[in-house]
Amino acid sequence: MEGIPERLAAKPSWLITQLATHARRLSAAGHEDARAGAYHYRILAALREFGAQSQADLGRRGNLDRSDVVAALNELAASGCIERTPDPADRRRNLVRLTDAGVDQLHRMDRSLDRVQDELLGPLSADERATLTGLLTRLLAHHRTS
Amino acid sequence: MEGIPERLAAKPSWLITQLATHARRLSAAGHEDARAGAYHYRILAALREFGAQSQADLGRRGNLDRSDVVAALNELAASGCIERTPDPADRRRNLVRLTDAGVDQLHRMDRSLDRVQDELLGPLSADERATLTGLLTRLLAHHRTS
DNA sequence: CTAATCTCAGTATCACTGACATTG
DNA sequence: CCAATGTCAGTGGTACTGAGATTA
Repeated sequence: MEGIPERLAAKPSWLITQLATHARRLSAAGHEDARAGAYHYRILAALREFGAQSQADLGRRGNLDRSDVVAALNELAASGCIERTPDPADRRRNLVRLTDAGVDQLHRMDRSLDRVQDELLGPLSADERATLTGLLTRLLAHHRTS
Repeated sequence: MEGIPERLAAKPSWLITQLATHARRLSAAGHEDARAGAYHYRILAALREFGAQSQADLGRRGNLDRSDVVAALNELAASGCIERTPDPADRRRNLVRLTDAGVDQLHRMDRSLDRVQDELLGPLSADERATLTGLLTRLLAHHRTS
């Protein structure tokens, strides 16, 4: 009796959303840590690569809504991963800075997520993984600019 | 200043979850109808292809939790898309049947979702779309059985 | 005056958990 | 007794909206 309805199986949007669910489950199983959701990782990654910056920039780079940035930063600050200081050059902004604890946390999540990629891509060869990543990257770029 | 952090861009799990968000946005823009979420479509599709069946079967085929099946069926029944009757052969079960209105609703959503696929896969050629669908299908099959 | 930033409160969808009563 | 089914109440993560206050 195992059978996915054809209408679903034939729709890439369905395949993608289902796989996204599996990806999130694997990621969640990876950390088991509160304050270690996807929002937190995106913020830590943007801070690591682009240095101290405003919350608005963090949102743009990690594709997060401003209000979600606020909540995630509150939690990251509570666990000592980041520090917020008013930007003297533009007093509307907070300058968000990564602490040493934040770098550690980022590296822990990175290792965990590397294992997730391997489980997620399970049966695919290295070539197929590259092909898939390339196609997905093109699609995402298309939707981010349009 | 437009740049996605490399750590994110290199992770297929990130690409997939981001694309899933775009897919859901396109789908939501497509129908504008309450009682027309993804859960409803999955249920209608399973009913159309496998005929009248129990709620548990609907959940297995559409990959839905039983409790979510209950809620979605309540809404589908309220809009006249399905009918629930006790199964005389097994009185634990409800036999769920698609109505004419349900068939209409399924076709409406189908047309809308076909357009969504086209927007979602935007820049890809027909060959590339087939490649992508094939890879995603293999991945999903792997995770559904493991 | 307009626009950007930060914050807060609230909403919606999807996915899941735990419990319970009924029936096989 | 055990397993499956349907129902209900509740949680959590992700994404978004609308509003307000401050500052450029």
